[in-house]
Amino acid sequence: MTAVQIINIQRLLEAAEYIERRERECEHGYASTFPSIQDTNHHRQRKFKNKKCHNNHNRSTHNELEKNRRAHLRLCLERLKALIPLGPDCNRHTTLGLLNKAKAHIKKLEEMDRKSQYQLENLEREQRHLQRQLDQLRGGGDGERTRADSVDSTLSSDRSDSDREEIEVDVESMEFFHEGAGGTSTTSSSDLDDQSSMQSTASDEGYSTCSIKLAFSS
DNA sequence: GCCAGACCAATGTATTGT
DNA sequence: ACAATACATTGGTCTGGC
Repeated sequence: MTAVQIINIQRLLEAAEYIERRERECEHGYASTFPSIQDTNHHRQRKFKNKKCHNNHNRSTHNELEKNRRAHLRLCLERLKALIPLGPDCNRHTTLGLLNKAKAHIKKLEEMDRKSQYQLENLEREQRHLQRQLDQLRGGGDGERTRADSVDSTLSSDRSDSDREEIEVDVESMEFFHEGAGGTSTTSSSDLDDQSSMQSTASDEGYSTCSIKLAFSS
């Protein structure tokens, strides 16, 4: 079989395919369910006519492009799937479910980030305060009495009100943190829901250990 | 203004869980 | 069997580059 014959057969197949498609379109009325005002129909027909010369080539190209687009979409979904925890039913999931899970996961991460940031700030404050105390103990340096005095003074006169507030906040945050890491929580109900779900996923992914490390290393 | 590429909506078909 | 979902095809539209 020569190359020319092969090309001819291909042409015939393409033509047959084209005719078949046109018939199917007529049968199913593709694109006929659009708002079919006559003006728009004419407009469409005119447009269609203009494009008709490219049509055969265009349609297959268009199909290819659309195929690629969908493949890319699938790839992106696969990548997304790899990034989020899917739980036990990871075999069966829908696109919508996947997107919803991704959304929830992002929110969870944002919330954890916020809490970690809060914790970090408190620990830094605490560190500054302890450093100040240490400096005073070193600077005063003449026996037990002054040390006791300095400790007392840091809590009363030397310390500003904001510092005292800091201590209170620190204590609260430490309680909050321990409870958060341990189990029971004193946070709001919405947080409670979030945390309970967070704990379930945290056990899968080691989020809790991560936050503990962060708190103690800083 | 034309063209290519991307997006979208409508529709049909295949697959899969219940 | 049926419903739900994914996937494919197709025509239309929008938009940025030329």
